[in-house]
Amino acid sequence: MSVAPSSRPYHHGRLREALVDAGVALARAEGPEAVVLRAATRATGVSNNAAYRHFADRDELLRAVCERCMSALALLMEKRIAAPPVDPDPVVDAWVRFDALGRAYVEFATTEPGWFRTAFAVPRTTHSFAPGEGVGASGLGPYQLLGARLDELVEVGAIPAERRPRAEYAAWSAVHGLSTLLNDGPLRDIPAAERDQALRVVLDLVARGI
Amino acid sequence: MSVAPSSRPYHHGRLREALVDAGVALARAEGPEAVVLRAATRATGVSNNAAYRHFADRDELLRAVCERCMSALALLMEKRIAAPPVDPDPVVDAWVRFDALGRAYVEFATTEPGWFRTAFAVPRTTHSFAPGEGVGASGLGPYQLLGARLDELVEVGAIPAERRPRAEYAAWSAVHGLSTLLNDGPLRDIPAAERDQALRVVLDLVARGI
DNA sequence: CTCCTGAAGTTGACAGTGACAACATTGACG
DNA sequence: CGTCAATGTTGTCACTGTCAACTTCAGGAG
Repeated sequence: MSVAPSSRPYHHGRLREALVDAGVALARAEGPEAVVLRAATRATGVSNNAAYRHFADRDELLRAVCERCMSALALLMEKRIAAPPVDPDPVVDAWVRFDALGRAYVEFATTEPGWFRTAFAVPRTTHSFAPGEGVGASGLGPYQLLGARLDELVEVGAIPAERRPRAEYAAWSAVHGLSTLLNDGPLRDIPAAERDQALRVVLDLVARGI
Repeated sequence: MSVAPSSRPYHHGRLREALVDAGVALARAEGPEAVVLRAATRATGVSNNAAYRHFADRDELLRAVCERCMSALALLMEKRIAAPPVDPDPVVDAWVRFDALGRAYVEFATTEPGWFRTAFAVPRTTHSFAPGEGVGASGLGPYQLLGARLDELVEVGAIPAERRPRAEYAAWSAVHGLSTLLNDGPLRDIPAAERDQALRVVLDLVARGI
C-alpha cells in the first residue's frame, strides 16, 4: 500500500541509467580502468550480475560511459564558445571563438582528467560513436564543433579557403596531443605556470599555421 | 657433471631480462594492459611468483617494459634522421631532418601501435623516466632529439631565435596528438590514404607555425 | 671437505574481477 | 486468477595480483 516499501524493491526501475551514472562517477575519479562491473553494481545496491540484463559485457557498459564523457567534453566546448566577448570585427571574433574552443578542450582535459581519458578509451570492439552519440546540446560532437569554427574562419576571410580541407586534423591533433601529454604523458608533472605557457605555445602554433 | 642438465636449472640466470623481454613481446601484440605478470612468467617457463624476486609488483615490470618501448621509439627516430638525403642548402637540410623526425614518430605509432601505447603508459606511481632511460643509441630520448632539431633550425636561420623557447611543446603536441588519434582515438579506422593526408596536414601546420 | 646462509624459484592460498548457468521474483496482460 | 517474460540473485569458474611459507642451490667460513 505504501508507495515506497521499506526494503529496496526487487525491480530497480532504471538500473541501466543508474549503472551508467555509477560508471561515470568511477571514471571521473579514477579513469576508464576503474569502470568495473562489480563496482558499478555495488554502488547501485544491486547484485554482481544484474548488469548483464542491460549490458552484454563490461565493454558495453564502458562504451556507454565513454559516450557520456565525450558529451561532457562537447558541452564544455559549447559553453565556452557561447560566452566569449563579442568583438565588432567578425575576423577577430572568429579567432576569439576558435581560440576559446581549443582552450576549452585543454581545460576539460586538465580539470577532468578521468573523464577525458575515458572519453577516448572506447573499447576496440566498437569503432566510434554512432551519429547522435557523444554530442553536446547542439547535437554536435567535439569534432563537428571544431569544423564549424574552421568554417567560420573561412567565411570571414580569416584563412584562405584552400587551406580549409582537413584542417580539423591539424588543429585537433595539436590540442589533443597537448592534452594527453599533460594528462598521461611526460608533461603530467610540470607546474601549473608551465602548463599555461605550453597551452599558449600550442594555440599560437595552430593560429599561425592553420 | 654434465654442463647442461636435462631439465631446466633451478636458477634461471637472467630471469629479470627474460621477463622484460616477454613483457615487451606482450606489449607489442596487445598493448600495455597485456603486460601481465603471469603471462610473462609463463612465457619464460618459470612459476607465477618468480617475478617477485626481481620486481616489487606488476607496475615495476610494466615500467621496465615502457622504458624499452620508449627506447624503441627513440631508436627509430635516430635512424630516420641519420638517413635522409642531404641537401646542399643547410636550411633545406634542417627542414628535411625536422620533417623526417615527425614522420618517424607517427610511423612508429602506426607500425607498432602496441609499443607506442606502452611507451606512454608509464604507471602513475612513477613520474617519468630517469635520465638515461628510454633513450636511443645517442643517449637522447625523443624529447631531446626534437630539441636538437629545433636548435638546428635556429642555428641555420630557418626560424627566428625568439620563437625557439618551448617550441618542443608545440611540435611534440601536434605529432603526438595525431599519433594517438590514429591509434586509440576516433581516427583509428580511417583508410591509409587518409592517414597520409592527415600526416601531411599536421606536418605542414608545424612547419608553418613553428 | 662440511656446513650454513642467503638469494632465487616454487607451492599454496586469498581476494577481486568478468562471465556463464540456473534459479527466484514480480509486474503486466490475458 | 494464471501465465510468462523481463529483471534480479545465487553459485560457480577461470584468471589476475599478491602474500606467506617452503625448497633448491651456489658460494664462502670453518
